[in-house]
Amino acid sequence: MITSVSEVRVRIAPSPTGYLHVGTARTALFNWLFARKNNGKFLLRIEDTDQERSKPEFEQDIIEGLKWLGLDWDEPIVYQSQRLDLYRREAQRLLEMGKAYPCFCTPEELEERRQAMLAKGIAPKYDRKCRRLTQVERERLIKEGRPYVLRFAMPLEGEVVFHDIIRGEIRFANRELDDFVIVKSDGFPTYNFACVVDDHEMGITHVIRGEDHISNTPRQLHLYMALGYEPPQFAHLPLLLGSDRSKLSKRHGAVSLNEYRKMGILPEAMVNFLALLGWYPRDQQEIKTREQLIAEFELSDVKPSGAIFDLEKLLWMNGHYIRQKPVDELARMVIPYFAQQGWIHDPPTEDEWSYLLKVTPLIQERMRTLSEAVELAEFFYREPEGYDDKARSRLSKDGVAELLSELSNRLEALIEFSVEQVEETVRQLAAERGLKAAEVIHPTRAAVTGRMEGPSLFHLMEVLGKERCVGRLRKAVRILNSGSLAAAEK
RNA sequence: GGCCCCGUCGUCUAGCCCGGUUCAGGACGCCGGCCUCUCAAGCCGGAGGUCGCGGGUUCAAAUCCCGCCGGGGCCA
Repeated sequence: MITSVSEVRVRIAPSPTGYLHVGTARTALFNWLFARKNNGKFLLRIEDTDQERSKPEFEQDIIEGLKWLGLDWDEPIVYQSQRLDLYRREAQRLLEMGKAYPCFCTPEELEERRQAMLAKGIAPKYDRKCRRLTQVERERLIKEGRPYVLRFAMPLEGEVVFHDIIRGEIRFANRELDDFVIVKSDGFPTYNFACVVDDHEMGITHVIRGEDHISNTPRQLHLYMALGYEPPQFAHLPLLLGSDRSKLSKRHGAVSLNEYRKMGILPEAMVNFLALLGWYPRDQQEIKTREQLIAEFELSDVKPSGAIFDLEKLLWMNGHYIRQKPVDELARMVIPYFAQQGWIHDPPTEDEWSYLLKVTPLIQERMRTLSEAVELAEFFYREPEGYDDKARSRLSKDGVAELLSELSNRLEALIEFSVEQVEETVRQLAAERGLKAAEVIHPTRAAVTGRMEGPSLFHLMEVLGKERCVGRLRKAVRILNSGSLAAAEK
């Protein structure tokens, strides 16, 4: 329980060795929610000590992704690569206290002994050879210029116990832990070491991270104790899983947040969806605003079992948020997608914008993502290339050519090409011919849009305008009369 | 292989701590109906879980205890 009077401080600590993963985004979200809920601070630390794999573009992606989600951090970003002195100083302290020691074993030697242990069926751990070196021997080897790493001198007996906010008590026997490396031969700290030093130095009170870090926790706890730091509380979030229940990765589909952004997922939908992966509101109401999420979030209510990332549900939720959008706002969001098709400019001209404002409400309730707008709005911007299967079969019925021809004439004669006038004309024609309105509407839709599903016919025709509607109807008539419908496949 | 975590409808989950009020509730998806010019949206309804398995405790267990199995993670 959080009874401490000190301020809550949490952090997200991604390494810029890849694009922002949705799992990292979820971890960031939970940290952020926890911080906001408790009036604490949410911090960002970039773990860029891996010189080889860290890339500025990944760092950019991470920063932009977090901003996009609205997960704002409260203090300047901390870069591990800029605090090497700090790690060196703390490592030196451990060395002087005898809680760390230099190890001169070469990778080859280590590998050889590991194989030997494996062959004997023993769990392969460092055999602590260099821990038994005398001070004199160590100094001699260092003076010889032999490369070495620094290892933590793990207690040989006893156990570490910690209380995980989500899982309760977790314990590890010290004998299972080995003398792990804290400083590599190039002088860079290892993950576990830098993480502990930083979390302490940054005043982190709660470490909220993925379940895959549980086995790092006992090592880190030993570091806290050895360095004389007060350990934070831990909460290990359930992993995000793919459909086969293994850790979510590229082979399961899109995993970087950016892919979802490009797809046209709204940040509020992503936040809402991610919040529900492992946590559930007490009132069982799933659609929540950011403010509600903050108010209702409870770390201790997080479920410990892994959660499959269900794209279908995300799409549903995104559709929900899209439908909530004011039309002009949605229209604005769709601009880049249409511009990419070459349909409009970005920013759009005045005419393009007013047309877009008429198109948008007609596709709004059918969209699940912004990118789907392209498919849904295509016939508003381009003459249908042909007709899909259903449309062709509807057009091929007897009398359709004559019917559409007559309709096109009557529509052409309209002074005011409005929803009401068009509807009136269509129904009138149907009535005169003793047809049901649908029998005129369906082929008309096929001729005008090339398909059988879409927005209300009369509304869509008004937006399209007289000229285009009449033109498309007559084109269909020509195709039907020339008997080339079969070739007009989409 | 060692250690650790997890196990309620296909999926996200409520309920489990404080055993009975639950012939296990909600959401996504699926199926059907209504609406309707189609699709969608919306509304209404339905199918779907022997609560991983086995034993025990108890008048009573998804809920407590023990064992097992399965899945996953980390280290290798």
